[in-house]
Amino acid sequence: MEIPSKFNSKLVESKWYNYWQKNGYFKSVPDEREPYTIVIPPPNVTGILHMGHMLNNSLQDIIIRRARMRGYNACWVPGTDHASIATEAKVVAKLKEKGIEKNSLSRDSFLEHAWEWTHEYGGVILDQLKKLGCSCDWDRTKFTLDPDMSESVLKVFIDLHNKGLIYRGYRMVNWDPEAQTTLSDEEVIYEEKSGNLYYISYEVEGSDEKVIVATTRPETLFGDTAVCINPEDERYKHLKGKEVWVPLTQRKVPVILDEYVAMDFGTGCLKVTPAHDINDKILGEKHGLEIIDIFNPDATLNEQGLDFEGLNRFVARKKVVKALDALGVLVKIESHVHKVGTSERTKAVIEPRLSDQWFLKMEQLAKPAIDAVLKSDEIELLPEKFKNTYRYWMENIRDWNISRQLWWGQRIPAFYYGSSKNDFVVALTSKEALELAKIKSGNIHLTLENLHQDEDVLDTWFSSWLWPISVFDGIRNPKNDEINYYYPTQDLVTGPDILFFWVARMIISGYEFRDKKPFSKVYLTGLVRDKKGRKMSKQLGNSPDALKLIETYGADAVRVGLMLSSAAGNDLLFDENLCQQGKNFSNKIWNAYRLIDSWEIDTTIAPPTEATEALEWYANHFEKRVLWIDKNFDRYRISDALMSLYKLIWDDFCSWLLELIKPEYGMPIDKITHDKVIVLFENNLRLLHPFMPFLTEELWHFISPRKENEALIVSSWPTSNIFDQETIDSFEYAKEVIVAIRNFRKDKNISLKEKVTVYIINSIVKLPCEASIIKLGLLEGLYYENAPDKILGGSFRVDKLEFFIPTKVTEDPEAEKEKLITELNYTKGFLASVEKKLSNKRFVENAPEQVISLERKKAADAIDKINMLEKSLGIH
RNA sequence: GGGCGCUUAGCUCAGUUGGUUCAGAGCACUUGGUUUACACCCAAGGGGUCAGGGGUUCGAAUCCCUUAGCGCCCACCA
Repeated sequence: MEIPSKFNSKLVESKWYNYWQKNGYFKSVPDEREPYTIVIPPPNVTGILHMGHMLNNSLQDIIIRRARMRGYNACWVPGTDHASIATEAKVVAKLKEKGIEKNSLSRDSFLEHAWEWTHEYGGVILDQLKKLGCSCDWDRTKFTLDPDMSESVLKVFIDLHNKGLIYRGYRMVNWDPEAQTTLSDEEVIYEEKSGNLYYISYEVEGSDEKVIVATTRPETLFGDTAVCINPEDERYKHLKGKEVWVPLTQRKVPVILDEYVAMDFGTGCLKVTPAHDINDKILGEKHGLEIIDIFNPDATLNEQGLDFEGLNRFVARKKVVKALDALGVLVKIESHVHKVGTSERTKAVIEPRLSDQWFLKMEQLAKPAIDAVLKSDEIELLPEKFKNTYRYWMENIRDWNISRQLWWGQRIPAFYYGSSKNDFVVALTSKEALELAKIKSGNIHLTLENLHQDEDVLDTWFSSWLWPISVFDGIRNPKNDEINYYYPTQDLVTGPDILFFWVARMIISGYEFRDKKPFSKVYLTGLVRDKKGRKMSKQLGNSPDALKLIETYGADAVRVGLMLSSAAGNDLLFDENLCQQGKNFSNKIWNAYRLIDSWEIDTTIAPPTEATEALEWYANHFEKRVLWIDKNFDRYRISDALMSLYKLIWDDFCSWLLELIKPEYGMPIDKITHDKVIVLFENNLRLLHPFMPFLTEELWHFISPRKENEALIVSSWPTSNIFDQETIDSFEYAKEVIVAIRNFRKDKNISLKEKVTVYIINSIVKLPCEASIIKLGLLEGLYYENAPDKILGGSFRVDKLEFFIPTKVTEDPEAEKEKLITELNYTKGFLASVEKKLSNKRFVENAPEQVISLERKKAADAIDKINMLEKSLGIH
């Protein structure tokens, strides 16, 4: 088959992807081989592919493809996440566009809409991953709301509840007024915002005195139930036991004393609003204060806000300030920068709010997960610096608020049967719940109608923390063959932003429900930023369209582009030029094969010496590089592995090997050389396949027709790793000589069409790889003798040898002499410093033998070189 | 406020327990090159007081202290 002159990525990509799928190469079933398992970090079901996914999934694909080639039973499990807040928000927004309010729908009909949306857009992202080349076992695709997955989640909830680890509590939680749900602490992002600090005076009951409080949230004064001062504060001590009037209201509140108040902040006088601030809540409990909730769920003021009822909190703030000013109690306004909690998903400002929520006790659960990462090293975090972050969070872990006031998700399996909020039972189905309720209540006449299931759903992460287990059905059927075979998995590749949300919790659940780690290594990628180092965002419009990149450059090129600069844990400054570099590399490999393919084979001729030299060198050099590449893979230094391969193919294979075996134009190649270079080229493709699956598979089949099971994707990773260092060194020296000759040519302006003669002066040592030097140096002849007297030319040195090339353009003898003297002086200085080191007793006593002998060799070499230089200068 | 990390060539980054010329790579750049695989190319080259200062050591990009700048994580000062 004639190979096209250009690599057409579009045609090739779909062709081979279909071929791999058709032949079931991505598929994994348990067998006698060792498993190598990766579970995908499930992307949001309604999400679309962005650069972060590309990076992440390219890495996973590279790892899993290499594992497959190394003979493991490679299994990469794909899937999507229902992402309750994000998806529900999208569905709500879409319904709103159609003029439908969520509140007007029943729970069931809302969920119908949500499922419709999911089916329409769900899985788009998985198809996009296919375009990238991801070799997931698609038959295993999971969705966190699949019935079996949900059942696993509920079972776990029930189990933890029965263990006494789940409790219901009236707590101050993070309320997202936009999504109208609570958030876990991890979902709150603190942003620095500039606001105001308002100074408001409160009248003291029964006196003319006024106290001034400072607050950032004047609108919450309707919820004030005390004013607090520090007991040590001389300014206010006399107010002990007094009361003050809250402006705009007809209420008096007590003055309380507590060390909590900082005397040096604001006025040293604090208004206490227990319903809307966590610290005030604590103060309130301590001092037995009343709690006045002034907000509706959407953070508008309720009837407690009096005239301001119905206004949202920010509008109310402005109006309250105005009213205070009108009353003459607004003393001053200072600008003030402080941190404000915002919702990770909706960006809304979080409102601390008291409500009934479900919590999971974490302290005990976290223990094995702490040990696994910090003590036993059963689980490795890469890069290691994340260990510290992990430790800090895990050792200060707080109870996890797992309930969300949403509909899209697993509904909490708690069923209420009585009027008290503690009259509930936890069960998988309402039928089971009824039986339990009868027992717990002692009322055998209870019916299903008397039961009411909790309205809340579980936090999405409460389902994804089971992912590595539940995708193999390890919760419902803990002894099934799949979970026993595939679990624990090998690697997890994800971003550090979900280290706590997801990674830590998976480790916790792994030990709790399987008594085993979920994975051995966690590769934490960096964030993909633009080339100016900014985060990619829709607002900035600096996020390239992932699919368009693939179309423009080809999937292989984009993968290479991403990998070239993505060390673990470091942010990646993405520049489209990297994809161009990847494409150039594709082009280079493509043309390398086109060259080999263009040669006519002649079985009657013998291989030329230089071809034999070059092939032997490359074969050895290759094996050495494989060792290095494997080492980098083992350390998860994927970009280093790729760079090493890039140079191996571009420089070593193309620029040296191919140039040396290339027959003269129009001439045929001998069969031995041809066959050998094909084998070497195939080995290159094996190494390259995980990085550039499409291009390599395409070339693999051009080389020769392959039978089934002979596709590159299921071929083997090179493993011989045997090489002869001397062969490599000899050729490396020859390369230096060739470079020196090329330099000489350029220096003297000698055209490449003009062959030159080389004399090796005063030497009896034979050059290694002579034929190669003659070919690439474009030599007419190579003589181990001094040039004939009086012939014009120039000289140069490589290591200890001196070379002479006759040329009409001669160097000024004085300049030549000058050069030699400079070099001589430098070498003498070098020798002196080495000798100084060697004569230092402490050095000789303390340094390892290896280092000392090296220094001795340096000295000896320097002496040789000095001798040579002095000879040339005629000193001896 | 607490903790962690970073600062090496114009850019992005390697540099593995201090010791192979260790001061590197890729890109970019400069110079020369095209009837002969690839200009998405070939050949060659120039770039750095390893952030500043101090210390330990026979020896420091590497270890310690310190200053400056940057980044990340955590935390309830209104």
